[in-house]
Amino acid sequence: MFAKWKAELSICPLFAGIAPEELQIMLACLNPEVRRYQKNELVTVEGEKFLGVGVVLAGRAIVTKESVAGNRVILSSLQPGDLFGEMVAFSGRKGWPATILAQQDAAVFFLAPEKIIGNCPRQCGSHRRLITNMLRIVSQKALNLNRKVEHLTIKTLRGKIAVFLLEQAKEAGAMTFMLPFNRNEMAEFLNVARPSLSREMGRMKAEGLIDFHGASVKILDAEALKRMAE
Amino acid sequence: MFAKWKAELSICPLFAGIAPEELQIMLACLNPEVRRYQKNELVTVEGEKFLGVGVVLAGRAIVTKESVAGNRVILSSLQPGDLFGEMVAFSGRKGWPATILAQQDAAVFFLAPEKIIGNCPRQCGSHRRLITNMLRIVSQKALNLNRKVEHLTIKTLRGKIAVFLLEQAKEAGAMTFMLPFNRNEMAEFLNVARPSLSREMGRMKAEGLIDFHGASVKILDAEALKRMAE
DNA sequence: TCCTTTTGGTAACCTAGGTTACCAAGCTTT
DNA sequence: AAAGCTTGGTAACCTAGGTTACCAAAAGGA
Repeated sequence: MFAKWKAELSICPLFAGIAPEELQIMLACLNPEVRRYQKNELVTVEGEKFLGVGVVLAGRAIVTKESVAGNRVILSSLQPGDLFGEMVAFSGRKGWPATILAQQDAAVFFLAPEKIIGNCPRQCGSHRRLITNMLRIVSQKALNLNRKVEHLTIKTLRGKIAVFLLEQAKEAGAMTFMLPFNRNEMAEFLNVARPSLSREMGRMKAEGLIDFHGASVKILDAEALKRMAE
Repeated sequence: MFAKWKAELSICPLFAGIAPEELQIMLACLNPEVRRYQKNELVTVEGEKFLGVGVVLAGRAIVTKESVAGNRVILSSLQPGDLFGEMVAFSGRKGWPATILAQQDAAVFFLAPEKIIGNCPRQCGSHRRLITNMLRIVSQKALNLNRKVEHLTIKTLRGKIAVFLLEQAKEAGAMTFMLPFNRNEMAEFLNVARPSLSREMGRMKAEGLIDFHGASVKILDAEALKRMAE
């Protein structure tokens, strides 16, 4: 039944490390609920009863949320193999945190949380792998959000840039590295205005703190950057 | 062996919903490693090999981290029943994300991730409950961090206040409610300066948008606040 | 009851950084 | 090769909001 979506399922992080044959057997056991949607149909409605972790099998959808201002905001898009609802599945919340809209005819399955955790007749490695995957996915989300909070709480523009560059240097293990973002993306990540980012990086260059050509950056005065990062 | 810490363990969220007798049996099975520390001894060292999810059994400790500036920052404090290391346990990371320092003589146990997930001889409800608890804890952290990111990415001070107050009203189910923070805490949560927060709330009051006396707040013009929250 | 501390509000001052518009260089498409 | 688009940098302008210092009211402790 799920064999037709073999390729899509194999790239879903929830099923990472599970052999295709094993996956088919496990899904037959777990028996997730497949639902189909036509273009522009609602897959989930914010606040309505949560059905389970969702996996997109076919088609495309967008995740939207209503801001407190009453505007609908697009948070992300989903394509085959993508997961959704994983952060709320075990959180104790009962309703969907966002509204998902099919942008093409789509197929999705929903895997109830208690099925992920539950006792299946075969206590196989695959089931344990499913649980481990679930934990890894949510943990990595939490760590990424934690890092984002750390960046966002820095008060000054120069402080944000300094911390970001020092972090990149640490990860690269060198004082010369390639930025993983273009300017627009870097500005968005740091939650600052692109022209302001440009201006400040230019000033830092003029002061001999850094040098850069496009995405290539070299830290010239790490100690000074560290002082700014405080 | 763990009976002496019965009270501490019963308040640990990792063991929520597990009967004390069941817990003792399960711990005998899981066999976490208990370690004792003297005051000022290091419980964990940032970057060093992760041993497992930690639970404080006795004593107190502080969680610290070295900023990119090289300063040691206190992130939080730990007391009996508190959990630590839960976000990295299943994330794939190998090292401790922070340094923990005992502030009193302390006892801690470490529960290896594979033991939480692993096949114990008794596939009991308690073990499944442990896994569910783990998922709930990490999920709730992720959701809290997500909320914090949402607040921090708002650009203007007035926007931050508007969103915060609209959110409080929604949770209270009324346009009059008590703030859950004092001014200092609210300023810290919104990452703004306390006098600025005070000034702006005063202006919003003068403009007839809200009314407040201390922690008691009443929204007078929700539509205007919604426009500001965009 | 009195003293101390905490909390919340205010004002003056100043600059950090957002906004807007524009432009050149580089890249992509026709 | 030329046209169109994206990216990165710049400058002028302006105000939002941080900082500092201070103070009154309220709360807590002796």
